[in-house]
Amino acid sequence: MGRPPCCDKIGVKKGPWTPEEDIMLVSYIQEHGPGNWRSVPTNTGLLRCSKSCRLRWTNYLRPGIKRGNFTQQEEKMIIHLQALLGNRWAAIASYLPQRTDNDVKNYWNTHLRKKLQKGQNLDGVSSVQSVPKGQWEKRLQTDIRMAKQALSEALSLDKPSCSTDSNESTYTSNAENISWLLESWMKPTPKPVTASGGCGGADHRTNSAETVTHGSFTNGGTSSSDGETTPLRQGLDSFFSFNNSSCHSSDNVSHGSVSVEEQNASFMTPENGVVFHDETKPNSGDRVPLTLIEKWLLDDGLF
DNA sequence: AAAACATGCAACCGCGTTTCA
DNA sequence: TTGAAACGCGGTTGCATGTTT
Repeated sequence: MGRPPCCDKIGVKKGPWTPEEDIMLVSYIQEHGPGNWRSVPTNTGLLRCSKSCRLRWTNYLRPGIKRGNFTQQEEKMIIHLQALLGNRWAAIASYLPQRTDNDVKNYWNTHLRKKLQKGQNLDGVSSVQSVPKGQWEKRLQTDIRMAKQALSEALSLDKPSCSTDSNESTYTSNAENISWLLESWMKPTPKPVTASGGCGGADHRTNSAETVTHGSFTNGGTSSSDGETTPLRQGLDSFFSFNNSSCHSSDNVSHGSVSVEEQNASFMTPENGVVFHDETKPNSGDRVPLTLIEKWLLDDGLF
């Protein structure tokens, strides 16, 4: 019989998301919270399959995502974790707050793998390659054993201690995306997107966080690149940048109206009380306690 | 200036796992 | 307990952009 398609292939739109679609999706999730993706297309009128909606949300629209500009430290983390965990991008990404697995995977494939293939050391800091091979393998085995053990002990207390540097001024993209979307959305008559200029499907990169600047389809003021911010954006930025310093640990405040429980923290915009759930780092079950990794990295002098 | 090639990344696909009736 | 549906993940593709010739 086989697995039926996740959604009706007929009439399902593919390809880059338009700003309008983003807005529809975000506004729906604002109301209902993420989850139950199957019902999203029908309830929103989006001509997308549920998978596509989920992906769009988790990789781009979700609050708390940082895009581009991987720091050296993040690079090293990825390299080490990849050595330890293999291509388990979701697990690796779970150690990099604000990064998605897709992002980590892409970064690995496009940058890090090549670097390592070239035997290029990462800016002189000890990296995987810098450890003599035998020693490294030995160590890897030990670490894997430790990781497995730690795994089996199943970690509930693995609240990530902000391991990434938090000076990220580059925390731009998502807050901007969302804030812009919200801004438009909250207006009685959302500014019609200049589809052709903005995206119109022609250049899907305009959807990407960096370029999104949403200036392309927005009303000037909220452009991300110029550093100018609207009050709303400022609020959201500061709000969404929650975990730059705290790793969203303190956000675990219970927001009564939230129906999606989970361990994830929630967000509420100051303006409208809308609740977002921080799915940034779903608690992956196979997560090694961060302290282990930290210790390891510390051993390597990475910190 | 234009064509060819390389690069980066958003999005899709298929399959494994989890959840739920 | 079981099977179907939903979800999540990793691999891969397609295309826009950047760089080189």
